[in-house]
Parts: sequence; structure tokens; C-alpha cells
Amino acid sequence: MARPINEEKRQERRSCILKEAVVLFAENGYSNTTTALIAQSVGVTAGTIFQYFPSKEALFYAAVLEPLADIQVKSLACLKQEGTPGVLIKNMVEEQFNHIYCYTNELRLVQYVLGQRIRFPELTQKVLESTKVMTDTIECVYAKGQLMGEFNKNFSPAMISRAYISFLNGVALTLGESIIHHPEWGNLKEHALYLFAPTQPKEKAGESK
Amino acid sequence: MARPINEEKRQERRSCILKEAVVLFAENGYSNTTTALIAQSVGVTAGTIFQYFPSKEALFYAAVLEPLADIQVKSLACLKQEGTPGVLIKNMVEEQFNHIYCYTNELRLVQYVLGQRIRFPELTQKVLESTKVMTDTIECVYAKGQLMGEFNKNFSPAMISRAYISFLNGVALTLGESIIHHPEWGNLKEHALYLFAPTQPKEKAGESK
Amino acid sequence: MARPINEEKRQERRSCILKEAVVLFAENGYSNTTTALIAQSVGVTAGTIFQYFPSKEALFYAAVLEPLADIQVKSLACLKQEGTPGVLIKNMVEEQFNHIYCYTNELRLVQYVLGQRIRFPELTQKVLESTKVMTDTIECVYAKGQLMGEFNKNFSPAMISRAYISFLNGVALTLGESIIHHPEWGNLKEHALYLFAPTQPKEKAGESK
Amino acid sequence: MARPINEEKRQERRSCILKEAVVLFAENGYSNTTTALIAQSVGVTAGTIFQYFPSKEALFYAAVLEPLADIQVKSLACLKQEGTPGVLIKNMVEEQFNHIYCYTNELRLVQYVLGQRIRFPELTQKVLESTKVMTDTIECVYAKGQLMGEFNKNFSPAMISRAYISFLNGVALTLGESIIHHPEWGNLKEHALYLFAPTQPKEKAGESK
DNA sequence: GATGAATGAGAGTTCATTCAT
DNA sequence: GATGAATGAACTCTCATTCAT
Repeated sequence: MARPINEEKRQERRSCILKEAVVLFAENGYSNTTTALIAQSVGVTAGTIFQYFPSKEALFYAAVLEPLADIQVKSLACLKQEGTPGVLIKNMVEEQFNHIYCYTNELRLVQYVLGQRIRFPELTQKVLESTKVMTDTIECVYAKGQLMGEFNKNFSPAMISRAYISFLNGVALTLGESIIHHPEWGNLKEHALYLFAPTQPKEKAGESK
Repeated sequence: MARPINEEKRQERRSCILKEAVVLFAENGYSNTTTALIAQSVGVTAGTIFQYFPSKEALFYAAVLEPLADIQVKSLACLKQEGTPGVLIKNMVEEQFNHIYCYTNELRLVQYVLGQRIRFPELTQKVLESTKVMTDTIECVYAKGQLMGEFNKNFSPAMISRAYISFLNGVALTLGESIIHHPEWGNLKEHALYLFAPTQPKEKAGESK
Repeated sequence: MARPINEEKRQERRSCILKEAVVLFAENGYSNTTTALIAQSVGVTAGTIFQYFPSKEALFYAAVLEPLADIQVKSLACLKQEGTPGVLIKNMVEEQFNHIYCYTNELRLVQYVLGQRIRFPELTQKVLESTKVMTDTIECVYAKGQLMGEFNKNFSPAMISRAYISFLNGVALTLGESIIHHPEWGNLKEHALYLFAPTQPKEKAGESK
Repeated sequence: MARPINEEKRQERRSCILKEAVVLFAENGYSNTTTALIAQSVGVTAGTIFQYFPSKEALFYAAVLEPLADIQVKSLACLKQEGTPGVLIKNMVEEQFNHIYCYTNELRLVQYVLGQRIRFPELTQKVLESTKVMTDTIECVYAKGQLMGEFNKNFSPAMISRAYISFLNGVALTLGESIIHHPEWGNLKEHALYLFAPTQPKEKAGESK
């Protein structure tokens, strides 16, 4: 009676629908994306969507939250490796700015929700919870880094972590598809690190002269 | 034959509709905001809206672009007053962060459009043009400030201005209604200025004189 | 600002929709009657229905309950006139059996609901409440008639009133459109009165011999 | 080569599906009962239903007509035993009123069809034919009883038999699940017999005192 | 100038039925 | 023989827009 193959196929198709949904919701917004369009993009008929998700709303929830969980896991992994806080943070910034273009749609979807928090109160709360886990972890690592003299001690860790997340979101929002090929792109990434006010760079700047 | 009074009333009602539209579009998105709801919020009936705007789309365009023009004018004004570039930029940051809560909905609307640039290509272009005027002006002032030694010369003005705008957007997006009363709020504002990498920020203000 | 004419027209159209709805719901059942069909029968387009009733369900409720209230008022009126209980009951039976064909659809709708009480619990309750008012009133009149010697004292008023209502429903259900022209129709009406076990008729029968 | 065991199992499952279908169709109506729900209630999957019945409609037909045939057979059996017409009719009434609660759903289904005769013209015709066999038989027995002086000769047998069937339907429709435990239930049964206007009962009642 | 009833295209969702497994 | 995923037509309901009043 076991049907592992079917179950696998089901999951595959489910994630196929989800992937298409992320793109379309991000590009067109919730109401302007029809379930028929999603179905067509996946290559199935209208009714099939509802075999995998009970409603359009449920599909939207999944499209927002599931990729967000993925991103979070990857980002947090950077901060839990071996190394001094300064190195960990630098790695995280590298990771996030290098992959920002892979997650453009996922991030836009999150921003879309945050921008309409009255319309999507439940989703907003979950997104904010997820964000809080990020900022809390960054805060913690940053505070250690300050004690070790790797970061300027004048800034509050809570503020720094929020400022960084704001900046990251702002960059994802403001910049277009062609971010990566932009001549300033590399500098912007470096500037993101500068936001953390590391003590080293100045020395480096000093040395380099 | 002129009817200034009626004309005045017309304008008043028009801007009343526009104001409601900004709030509702920002909170609920374009498709999820019905013209009937806007009409009801203003206190008129469904048909009246179309006496002032030819279509829902036209109303949306106006709701996005007209406030944006306002904000731009005010921001640019800061940069065209007398004073050294450092002071001008500091004033602009002050001005923008102090008034960010007044324009939450207007900014969210802009971000809503930028997040869906495929859906709103025309609007996106106009918004980006408007943003470009801002960044260009900031760039110009910043470059002067670098020459005068007020800012770190290692950063490119183009990058700095874009980073700042990204940060501003990110803050508007990420933070909730209670921003201003948040204990970190004051620091975040200061950190915004720090993004510009001024050479002697605190010392100049206090000690230098 | 007063618009009595419009309000009147609204009510007129509302009752026009309701009338059509009663017929169609009774003939085809709830699910098999499309709102589009109702609209078409009335001579309006699909959307118009929803200007008068918030949903198909609400329309159905109105189609069941409003005529029922009408019928009840008329039936009860018979029992509240001057005359001995025997005469009042005879009048009521006359009234109901003479008009049963006018209300075929309305009665079928009620029976349709009662037959599916699990599906329509709220409606069923309201219909049963309405029926209880009827049976209670009949009971009361009947008991008086028994005291006055007009009805056989061996039967319980509660049972008699329920038996009569059951019979009335059964007749409405079982007989087709051609009831009135059926040769037995007149006798069936008389038999309905016989259900009440009046004491007089037999004497009459005796007299006639 | 015959496979009696499999065939038996098939019949068993078929009647299992039919039994569930009767209950669900009666409770929810035709359109509101999905084949998926029937399948689930039986404990099979959606497709299986169509191995036993070619379509939902065919299943509905069977659910209405097969139990009706059963009921008819049992009822007619009462009238074909030995005994005077008066006794036979009394037995039939006893039998039907004693078992009415067993067939609530089956009867409701018949009433459901009769209530929507335009929607189910074929079924209605078959049900009416079946009913006619019943009324004709009762008529015949009743007429004999009149000749033998067991029933009042003033009533027409055709009318009496129809009135009784109407009453029976009305009772099944109007009364709820708790019929049997209702204090008036016994009297209602007796009243059903009274509908036939037997000549003896009153004398009996008189004698017994 | 304002009204608000009517429109009708289009949305999300359901479900009887099929068929490869 | 049983399964259950896919289908796609049909349903209810929404809403920007028009226009007679």
C-alpha cells in the first residue's frame, strides 16, 4: 500500500507550483496574480492548484514563509561557524550580498507583506518574528565583537543589527535586476560592512596610505 | 464668468480624495482597494470619484506621484540653503528622519510600486527618475564635501547617495508605527549620518570650536 | 435629498427577484438554481441580484421565510375572527385548502427545508417556530370547541392540530399541479375537516337521510 | 469459472454504497452531496463509486427507487394476508407507523423528488407509479370493507386512500427524529386509522367503558 | 455636480468523471 | 479491482465604470 513514489512526485509538483507562485506574486502582487495564471505557468490546469493548496491565500502564505525560513537558516548558519565575531559578520554580509539576487523575488514578497501589514496581519507577525531571530543573533555576535575590540564600542548592538537589516532590505528594494553588474555594486557591499563600524578597516585605510 | 469659488471647492475635494486614496492604497494595495471604499471614506458616492479622476489607475498614479514630488521639493530645499556640504547633508538627514513618520503611507506607496516594477513600468520609471534627481543632488553636495575634507574621500559619492536612499527606504519599510517612541530611534538617525562617513562628526560639533 | 420614488422602485424589484427565486428554488432546489438563472428570469444581469441580497444564501432565506410569514398571518387571521370555534376552524380549513394552489411553491420550499434539516439547521428552526405558532393557536381554538361540544372530546387538541398540519403538508406535497380540477378535490377538502372530528357533520349526515 | 464469492462481495459493497448514499442524499440533497463524500463515508476512494454505478445520477436513481420498492413490497404484503378488510387496513397502518422511523431517510428522499418534479421528471413518474400501486390496492381493500360495513360508506375509496398517503407523508416530513418518544405518538397512529372512518372503533370505545 | 443602480467580465473555487498506475 | 491526481466546465460573487435622474 505504500506509495513512496507518488508522495515524492507530489512534493515535487508542490514545490514547482510554489516556485512559480513566488515569482508571480512578487511581480504582480497578490490580487493581480490569478490562480489560473500560476497554473498556466506551471503547466497544469486551474483546478490542480487546489489539490496542493487549499486556497489562494494558503498558497500565498507558503510562498512568503517557506522561502523566508530557507534564507534564515542559511544566514544563521554563517554566524554559527568557527571564527571571531568580526569574521563571522563579514562572512554573513558576503553571503547575503552575494546571494541577494537569487532571492530577489522572495525578498520582495516579504517587503510586499511588510508594506501592507494591516492587510496581512498574521503574515506580518510571522515575518517580524523571523526577522527578530535574525537581528537577535546578529546583536549577540556583535556585542561579543565589541568586547573583543573588533567593533566600535559607541554603537548599540540592537541599533546596529536593525540598521543593517533595514539597509539590506532597502538595497533589495531599490536596486533593479542589473545590480550585480553595476560598477558600484562591489563598493555597496563593502559599505554594508562599514555600517557595522569595524575598527580594523580604519587601520587598513591607515596602512594603505 | 470665472467661478473661483467652485473651482476652489473642486480642488479641495480632489485633494481630499487623493489623501484618502494614498492611505488606502498604501494599506491595502492597488487591487484590494476598491473605488467604492475610497468614495465611502471620503464621504461621497461611488460615481463621484470619476468626476475627479478619469479612472482608478489615474487616481493611483496621482496618489503615488504627487506626494513624491512634494517630498522631493522639501528634501532638495535642505540641500540648497546656505552652509557647508556637511551641514547641508546633516540638515537633510534630520529633516527626512524627523518627518519620515508623516510620510509613511506615501513612502510605502512608492516602495509598493518599486517592488512591482513589471506590473507598473511607467510609474516605476517616473519614481526612479524622481529618485535620481535626489541622488544626483546628494552626490553633488557630497563630492563638494569630500573636497572640503568634511567626508571620507575613500567612498564614491554615487555609491554613498544610493546607500543612503536604500537605508532610508529600508527604515521606512522595516520599522512599524511606533518608530518614534522606540528607544533606539535617536541612535538610528545618527547612524544614518554615519553612513556618509563624516570625518570628525562628534568632535567637530563639540570640541573644534 | 429624499428619494421616495427610488426606494419604492427598489422594493418593487426586490420582491420581483424574490418571487422568481421562490419559483426556481422550489422547482430545482437550492444548489441546482443558479443566481444567473434567477437574474435571467427577472430580466436583469447576474450582478444585479447581489445589489438586493448579499448572497445566494440570504436570498434563499428570504425566499423561504418571507412568504411563510405571509401565509401564517392570513391563516391566523381566520382564527381570530368572531364565531364559534367550529366555524373558525371550518373557515381556516376552507381558506387554506382554497389557497393551497397559490402557495404551492412556497409550501414546497418549506418542505424542502424541513426535509433537509441537517443541511439547513437555522432555517429549519425558524420554520418550526413558525409552525408552532400555528399549531398552538389551532390547539387553543380546538380545546374551546371541545368544551362547547363542537368537537369529539376523545382526541387531544395537541395531536389533532399536528395531525392537521401534517395532512396539509402531505396534500401539498403529494398532489400535482392539477389538484383543483381533480374530481376528488372537493371531497379531500371535506375530509380535512373530518380530521378534526366535529360532532355536527354526523348529525347533518343523519338529517339528510 | 463462476466467481460467486467475488460477486457476493461486489453486491455487498454495492449495497453499502447505496445505504450511505440514501442517508447523505436525504440529509443534504442531490447537488450538495458529493460523490467524494459518499466514497469517504463508505471508506473507499473517489473512483471506486464509478465502478459500481455509472454516474452520480444513476446512483441517485437507485437510492430513491430501490428502497421504495422494498417498502412497497412490505406494505402490500400486509394487505394480501388473510382477514377482513378492516383488519388488513389496521395491520397496514400499524406496520407503516411502527416502521416509519426506520425509513425516514428513504421517505424523505421520495419527498425530495416529489417536491422537485420538474427537476426529476423521470424519477417522479416512477415514484408516482409506485404510489399508485399502493393507493389502488388500498382503494380495492377499502371498497370491500365498505361493502362489508366495516367503513363509513359516505367516503370515496379513491379519496380515502390518497388522504391516507398524504397524511403518512406529512407525518414523516413534519415530525423530527424524536417522533417515537413523543407522548402524542401513539395517538397520532390511532388517528391515522380514524382517517379511514371505520364504523367499529367508536362502538369498541363505547363498549370498553 | 452628485447620485447609485445596473452592468458584465473575470475572479476563486468545486466536483463529477477519467485513466494511468 | 482499487486508486487518486488531473481535468475543465460551471458556479457564486466582486467591482470599475456608466448614465439616467
